[in-house]
Parts: sequence; C-alpha cells; structure tokens
Amino acid sequence: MKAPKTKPAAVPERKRGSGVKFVYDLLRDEILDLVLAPGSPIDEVQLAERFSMSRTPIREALVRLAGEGLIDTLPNRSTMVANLDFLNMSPFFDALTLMYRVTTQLAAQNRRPADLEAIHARQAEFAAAVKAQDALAMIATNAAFHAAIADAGRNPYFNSLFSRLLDEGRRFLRLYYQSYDDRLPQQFVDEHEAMIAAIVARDTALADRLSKAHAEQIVQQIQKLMIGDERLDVTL
Amino acid sequence: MKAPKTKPAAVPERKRGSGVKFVYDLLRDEILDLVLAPGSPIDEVQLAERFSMSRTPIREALVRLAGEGLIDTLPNRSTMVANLDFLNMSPFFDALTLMYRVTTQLAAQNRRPADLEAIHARQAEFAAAVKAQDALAMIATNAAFHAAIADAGRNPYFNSLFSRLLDEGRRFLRLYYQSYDDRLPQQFVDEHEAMIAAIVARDTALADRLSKAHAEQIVQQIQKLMIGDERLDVTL
DNA sequence: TGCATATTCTTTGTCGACAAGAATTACACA
DNA sequence: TGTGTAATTCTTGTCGACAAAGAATATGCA
Repeated sequence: MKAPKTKPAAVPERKRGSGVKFVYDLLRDEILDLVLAPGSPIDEVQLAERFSMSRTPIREALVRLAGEGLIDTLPNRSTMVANLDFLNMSPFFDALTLMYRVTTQLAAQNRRPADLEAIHARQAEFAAAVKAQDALAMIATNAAFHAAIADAGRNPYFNSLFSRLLDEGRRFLRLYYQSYDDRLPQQFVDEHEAMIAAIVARDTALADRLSKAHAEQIVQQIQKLMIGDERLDVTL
Repeated sequence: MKAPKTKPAAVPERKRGSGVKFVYDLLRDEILDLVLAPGSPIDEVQLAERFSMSRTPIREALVRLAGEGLIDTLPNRSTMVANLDFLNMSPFFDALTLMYRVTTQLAAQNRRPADLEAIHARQAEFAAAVKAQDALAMIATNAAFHAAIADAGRNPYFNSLFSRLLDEGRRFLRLYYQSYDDRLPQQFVDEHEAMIAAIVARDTALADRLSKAHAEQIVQQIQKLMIGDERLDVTL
C-alpha cells in the first residue's frame, strides 16, 4: 500500500490559516443578508460542529466581527447578531450621505484607468441584477459598485467607514425589499451611469451633486419604506 | 504588584474576562505613545510570559488591535506594530480635517449640558498639560478633548473613524514633539475656547469655520515639522 | 568556493480539556 | 402556592500541548 507513517486520526483537509477567513466571510454574509436575524444568539460550539473545527478559529472570527460592530458580545454571557437601531437612523443617514459625496468626489479626482474598469464591471453586475429582478443581488452589487468608486478615491480611512455603512445599509435594504417591481431600480442604474460619467470627466463638482442627490434618493426611499411599515405599530 | 501566593495550586489572582482588556489597553497605549516603535515585531510568547497568562488572551487582544489597524499580521509569519506611512499623508489629513469639521458642527447642533461639562473638563486638562509643558500629556489630552466634542455630536459612525484618526495623529505628533517651547500650544488653548463658545452658542456655521481653521493649523504644523516637502493641494 | 538540498529552529494556527460565571432548574419551607 | 436557596447545566474564558509553515542553519556535492 502506502503511508509509511501512520497518520493521526483527524485529517486536516484544509489549509492552515484558511479556517478563520472562511468562517468570517460566511458569517459576515449571513449576517448582512439577514440569514442570521438581528438579535439571534450565536453559539460557538454549534458553529464549531458545523464547520468541523475547534472553537479557537470560530472565536477569532467572532472577535473580528465584533470589531466591525456586526455582533455584540456580553462578557461571560451570550453573544448575538447586532441589532438594527430603527429609532435613531439620522446618524446613519448623515454618515452615509457624507461618505457618498466624499468618496465620489475623490474618485473623480484620483481615478485611474484600472479603477474605471472595476467600476464599469460592478455597474454591469448591478444592471444585470436589476434586469434579473434579483433583489438580493441588487443590494450586494450596489454596495460593491459604490465600494469600487471609493477604492478609486484612494482614501483608506473613508473607505473603511464607508464599507461599514454600506454593510449596515445592506441589512436595512434586505429587511424591506422582498422584491423589486417598481421603477426605482432602473433609475438607480441611470444615476450610476451619470456618476460614472462625472468621474470619467474628472468633474468633482458634478460628482458631488450627483452623489448627494443619489444618497438623498436612497435615504428617502428607506424612510418611506419604514414609515409604511410602522403604520401598523402604535405611535412612538 | 504581585500578590502573595498563599494557595498551593494555580492561583488565578485576576478576574475572568479582564485579561484581554488589560493587554489590549496596555498595548494600545504603548503603540500610540511610541513605546513600541512602528515596525517592531510582536512576540506572542514573550507577551504571554510578560503578563503571566496563556497565549489565547494575548492573541485575542492582537486580533482586535489588528482590526483597528494598529498592528499588521502576516499569515503564518510575524506580526508587528503598524508602520506610519509618511509618503502619502494626504488621505490622513483629508479625513482628519473633514472629521474635525463634521464632529464640531454636530456638537454645536446636538450638545447637551452633560456634554459641555465633559468638554470643559477635557479642555482644562489640556490647558494644564500646556502649562506644565508636558508634551505627552498635551497630545493625549488634546485627542481626548476632540473626542469629547465628537461624543456631543452623537454620531457613532463619525466617532469611530475620528477616534482612529486621532490615534494615528497621536503617533505622528509623538514622533515629532519632544518638547513644546513655542507659542503654539497656548494658541491651541485659545482656539479650543473659541470652538467651545461656538458649540455653546449652537452656532454651527462658526463651529465649522473654527474647526476647519484649527484642523488646517494642525496639518500645517505637522507638515512644517516633516521634511520641507509640500503636499499636493486637496480641496474638498 | 558556490549552490542546491536537507535539517533544525522559531513562530503561528489549531486542538481538546478544564474551570469560572451566569442562567436555569430543583427543592425545601412557610 | 409562592419564595428564597442550593444544585445543575450551559456557555464562555483560559490553558497547555502539538502540528504546520517559514526562516535559519547545516550538509553534501560539483
């Protein structure tokens, strides 16, 4: 046969540093797509069994997710998916709008050919998702589109905050959109195109104006959806 | 420091969840005060011996520090204190200036009585540090002062980015200031007072103007300290 | 000597196990 | 039946140990 050395019982079957990243990426997606509901508990041993690994890499992934505010940890007690704060959304909208503007403006200023390729690619993916009426894909590709613009702006500080805001936004949108069947998605595609044109033309003023309008549009839409949902509830 | 070991076997001598926080806080301060030089390697086992604990809590603290960008980790290889990037500081200055402006403006808008108390307290600490000519204390209390203003603005998204920028700024300043003996510190005290007055008066426009000038002042000072090279103009 | 390869060493990533808190249940007692 | 307390369970925090991946060093051969 073979095997001059008898192997230990456990067969690794995966590369050394990959466990943490795998768990982190998967949990992050599940949280952002609301597969894991906000507030739902997270059990380390359960995850360890699910991924067939020890609790140690699971734990590290959770620590990183907690660092990004995607999960909340109570010392010596449970850990759970971070809740969405519906009562004070203003700070979120403020930050989101400002980051839309700043990153788009910086992109118009600092873009390079490779950036434009990436932006066009993301826009194509978003347009495809719109055409396919795939709400989940729309949300994800829209975030990726704006992240690509931010990358072209080349400011890592803004980018990290913007990424976090876009993540948070994915959760909000996922909550309200079961299906897109109105005219808005196509309008977003058009607005994206206009923003791309401003970036290509290096027109920072136009980029700012368009991104501001785009952001306000999105904020308005989310607010409209929320108000409609809260109508069932008792007045706050 | 060490308590007497009266009991025979292993004596924990410390509370359960405190290990990680202790190591995290201490390492963070040492990094920000440049006790640990940028680029210097970090050895897990050495830290474990130093704090008399296992590698596990050390590791968790390092993961969190890596999440904030204070240390860099090469997979399967060494981990070290994050370097300061002197070549492209523009993104840092851009972000710092914008956050100065936004947080101060929001503070003028949303401040409450308790906030003003905290701001005044921090300003007093800063003034005391200036009077005492304590450069290290000046740097730390200055950052705390602006963090207090940001708290009054009540936008956690801006606050987290701003905290990170102020941390980064602490490292830069610590690098260049061995001693303060020029007129600038007192000028900072005066500018802080003016900003406080604008916040008290709820004058957002004035707060924006003052914070912008303050930020540009600081940026100019850092630039002057660095090699006489001028950075590219960034107009937002 | 110079270079390629094998061996050792160092540091990180992962594991299974155990103990401490907190939550939950069981229980005694009025 | 209700309540305060003790035992149990359940989850997390910590530990020591081992294996894997690089780096450093030694070895063999032209």
